[in-house]
Amino acid sequence: MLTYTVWVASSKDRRRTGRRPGASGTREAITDAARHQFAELGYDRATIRGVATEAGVDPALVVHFFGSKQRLFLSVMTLPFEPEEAMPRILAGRRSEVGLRLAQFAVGILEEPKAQRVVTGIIRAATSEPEAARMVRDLFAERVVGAIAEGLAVADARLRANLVSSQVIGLVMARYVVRVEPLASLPPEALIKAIAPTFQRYLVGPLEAQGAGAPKPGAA
Amino acid sequence: MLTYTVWVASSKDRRRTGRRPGASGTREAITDAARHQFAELGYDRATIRGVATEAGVDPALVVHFFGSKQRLFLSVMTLPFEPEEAMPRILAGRRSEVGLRLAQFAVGILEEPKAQRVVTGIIRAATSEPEAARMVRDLFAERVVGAIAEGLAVADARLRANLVSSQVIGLVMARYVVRVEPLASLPPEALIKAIAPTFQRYLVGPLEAQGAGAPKPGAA
DNA sequence: AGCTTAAGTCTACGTGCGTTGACTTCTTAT
DNA sequence: ATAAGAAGTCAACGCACGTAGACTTAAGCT
Repeated sequence: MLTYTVWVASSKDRRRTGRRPGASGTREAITDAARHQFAELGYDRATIRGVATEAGVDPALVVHFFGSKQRLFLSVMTLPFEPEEAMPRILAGRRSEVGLRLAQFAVGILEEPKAQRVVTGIIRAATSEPEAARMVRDLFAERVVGAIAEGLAVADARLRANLVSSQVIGLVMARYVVRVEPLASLPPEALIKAIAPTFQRYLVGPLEAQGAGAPKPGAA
Repeated sequence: MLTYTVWVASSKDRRRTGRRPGASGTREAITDAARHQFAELGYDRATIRGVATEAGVDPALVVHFFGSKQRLFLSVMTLPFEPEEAMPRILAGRRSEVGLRLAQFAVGILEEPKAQRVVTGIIRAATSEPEAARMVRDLFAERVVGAIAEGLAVADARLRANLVSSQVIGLVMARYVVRVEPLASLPPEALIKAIAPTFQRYLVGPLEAQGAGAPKPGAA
């Protein structure tokens, strides 16, 4: 028979220090709290003390587990997908719908709360912590660029990846950071339809055309 | 005859305190330094002390002039254009080229160093200082939305303004904050051509079409 | 049972920051 | 000539933060 020991803080309880009985799940609590704080407050304003409070824990424990604030950030902000695995899947298939598939993938990922916090946290942190900016640069410039170059056999793969990145970053900023309405509350399906053609042209459409985004038949 | 007194700091000079002789131009130096620091470092990491150092001035003088860090930010980050004046000019004219005109305007503004710092500073600050986020929300959601609704007589004016905003914000982030290549070094003309069709569709194109960004003839 | 290790708290150090108040020097208007 | 005010510096306060170290309690292995 398994027994669960529940830790209840009490003012009468003299033992406040030391290990808590049973499986505490504290590490996960810290992880969740950190993701929440980083996503909501940005890197600088999120504090170890704040994370500890939200997790119901002493600040020193956060350091004990993760070493430092920067290491905490890196440990907690791991992408919920692998670009090297996801991109080829998206780029394969009918070329005329690659933008739609990418839009579905991106918006879909961002609907998942944990993933949303990770992506928002990383992009937000990129504005203050250079290490995070490097992550974004690496992610959007290097990791997806290879996939695009290989998967689409298109010229200007780097630039195309940059353009897609800029729209994704802007979307996250507008929808989850600045929270501008009605975009912030737009249902996923509507959002997908709104941005899919943009991705489509950035990925496989003409980049120098002055026209109104109407590529030659068969080009997109 | 006008005489210019040049202040040269010297270790032999005993008078280090008090007003400096002549017109010092100190206030402008502080303004420039503040814009530079806010744009380069973001709101939180830009410090009054750092601004003062770059301006060659005591930190207390910055406070003396501007009152507080937040007031300094607001005083210094004034838009280099009036949306209420600029947007109608952009939206008027041939409807099929409204996206191009907007792209030319936006990219053109951002080529000017001072304007670039202001816009970058505001967007960057929006990720940490709620007051700055409010500025962005106001600017992109309210001020341009009226112009679009009136100037284009189109449905979903708010959403269209949001979408344009998201691409502008993402562009600034990718090009000036994260600095991802080759986008960061892309010549203005190429950038304009790359994003004009996106603006075009966001402004007057169909938003629900699943197609590849090829609107019905005459619609865009 | 006993020993090692992991989980957890407490206290406190040092740093950098925004901001304040007292003081000094120069400009300007009377 | 002089007084008022603007421009400018200096020193310091108080606060919040990241982090370190000593200590305590529970878990796990032999």
